[in-house]
Amino acid sequence: MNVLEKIVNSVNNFSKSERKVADVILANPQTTIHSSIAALAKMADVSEPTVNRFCRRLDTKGFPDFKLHLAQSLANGTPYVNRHVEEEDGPEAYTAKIFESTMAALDTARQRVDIATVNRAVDVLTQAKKISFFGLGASASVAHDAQNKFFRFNVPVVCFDDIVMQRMSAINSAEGDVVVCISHTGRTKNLCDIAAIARENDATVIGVTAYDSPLAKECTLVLSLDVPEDTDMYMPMASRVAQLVLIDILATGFTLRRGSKFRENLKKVKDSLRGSRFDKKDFNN
Amino acid sequence: MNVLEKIVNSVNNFSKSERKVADVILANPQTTIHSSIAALAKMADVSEPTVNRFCRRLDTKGFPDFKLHLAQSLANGTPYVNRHVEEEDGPEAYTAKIFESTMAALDTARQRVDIATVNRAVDVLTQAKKISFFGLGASASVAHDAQNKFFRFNVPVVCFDDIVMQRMSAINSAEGDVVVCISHTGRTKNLCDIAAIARENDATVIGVTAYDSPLAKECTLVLSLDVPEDTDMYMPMASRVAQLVLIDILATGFTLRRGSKFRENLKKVKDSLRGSRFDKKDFNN
DNA sequence: CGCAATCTGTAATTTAATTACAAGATATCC
DNA sequence: GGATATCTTGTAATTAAATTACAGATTGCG
Repeated sequence: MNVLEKIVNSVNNFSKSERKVADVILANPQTTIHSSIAALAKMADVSEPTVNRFCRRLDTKGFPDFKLHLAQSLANGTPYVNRHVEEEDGPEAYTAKIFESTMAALDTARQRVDIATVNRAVDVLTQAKKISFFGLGASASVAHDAQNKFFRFNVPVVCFDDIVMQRMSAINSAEGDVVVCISHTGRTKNLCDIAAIARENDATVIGVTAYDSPLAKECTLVLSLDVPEDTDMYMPMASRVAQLVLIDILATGFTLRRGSKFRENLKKVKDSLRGSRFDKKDFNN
Repeated sequence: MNVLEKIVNSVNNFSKSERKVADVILANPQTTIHSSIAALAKMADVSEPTVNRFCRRLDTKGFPDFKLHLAQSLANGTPYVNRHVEEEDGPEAYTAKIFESTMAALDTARQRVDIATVNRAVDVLTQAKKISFFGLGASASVAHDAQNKFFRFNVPVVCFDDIVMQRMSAINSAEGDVVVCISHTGRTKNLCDIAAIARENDATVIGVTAYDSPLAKECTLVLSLDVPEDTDMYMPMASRVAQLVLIDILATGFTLRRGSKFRENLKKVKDSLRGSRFDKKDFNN
């Protein structure tokens, strides 16, 4: 846990003097990291050993170590404490908060994603006869995105956001086919059905979903992200971004696995778009 | 600039001993921040003052200050140096790199996005009679996502990824309608046409696209992100994530503007999903 | 009210970092 | 090619910072 959060959370366990220290640090954290223990003690109007004890209480080795932790908490991109959007936030505030909480979510996702499973998923995908991406609601756009990416690999890939089409597609799947089911909660009934049907028909089912969810139970392979979602907003945000990045990772793993020769294909696809675009040079002139 | 990048960039300006220090730090930066100057000097096989001089050359006040900067560079979310995916990268490496470069892109986007324009876009959206989201290719999934978000607001919202439908929709637009055109490059001809048509029909056109692009010229309001895209991969990655976050921001601004009463609606929409899902409690038992 | 436990500050000690200076290496110019 | 100038590097001394040990003060509880 972030040192700053830690300070806020354990404010009740502090003694009177320690709280003085906490207040000063929270008020100007940026200044703190460039202060000596003497300067900070003076600011908080306490003695130097008190500051030292304060640092130790926060499970740091001492004042210099504490400053290190604090510096990391304050580093760019790292969300400070309480980055939830508040009613009274102006555009500046909520823009910063959303960017920061999204970045924080990605960082969490990075730490939690199981590399071995990612690797196996790439394995499976590279050997697939056909790849299907299924998602509903917010996850549908992730599925679309995945299709857009894998489509470039010259592999048969489909994507449906319609349960009837998904069902028909799942029933028609066969051994060697890979079905990727995307759902943040993993509790969407229809999608669980799809996964079950696909597996009954010998397809490999990869779930981009919460570990230990009903959907996860139906999958051959589960890619869990476990991003804490700010449910206050009633809209999936961070989770879906994390899913997209995961898709990016799978796609990247795919291209790397296929080797350099294969990457020529990507260039071809990219070049094919040229006709539909304004030329960069033409426009600049 | 990040201290780590700085070290890498100025590696040529270092003397022999300083380079030894640089190598040791780059090899185990995490260890460095918990070492004393003596320990680091020993690891690099140089004297303590050399380490100190090294720190000063990097525009830090001294060794402790340098460690602070290093700690911040290493803090979560901050991309390290050279985060491009390489041919020989294993799953561990490319997973980390993609997460990190995405986070870096978001950080750049956060710094570059113009808050005033965001605010005006929110203004326009809250007053819209109808909102349309148009995107092609990779941006189509962003448009879908936007539809999914704004749909919850009980506002007429459409989304087309088909140029014919987009065209028809644009022609039918009228004053008070808002058209959001999404394109990373802003050079997709068809989408420029759509923007032009919509404006001719008095719709307000918001462009989520590159500043100074042909598409931007056709828009009433341009939300530029200017995320540096790693074009080596021939696939849009970071840019699209940034676009999504921007949509999140617009949606958030929208709900905040509409006030707390309005937010009840969101809860309703969310609750309506319950029937289609496995209950959390049921499953846990 | 008094004892015990906890908190807090002073002063001494230890540790770490920096400075000053001298020796060595390298480059440059005649 | 050698001598001087400049830059680099290390040793030792100095200074600054942080930590420890201890004693006084405060608070809580019987």
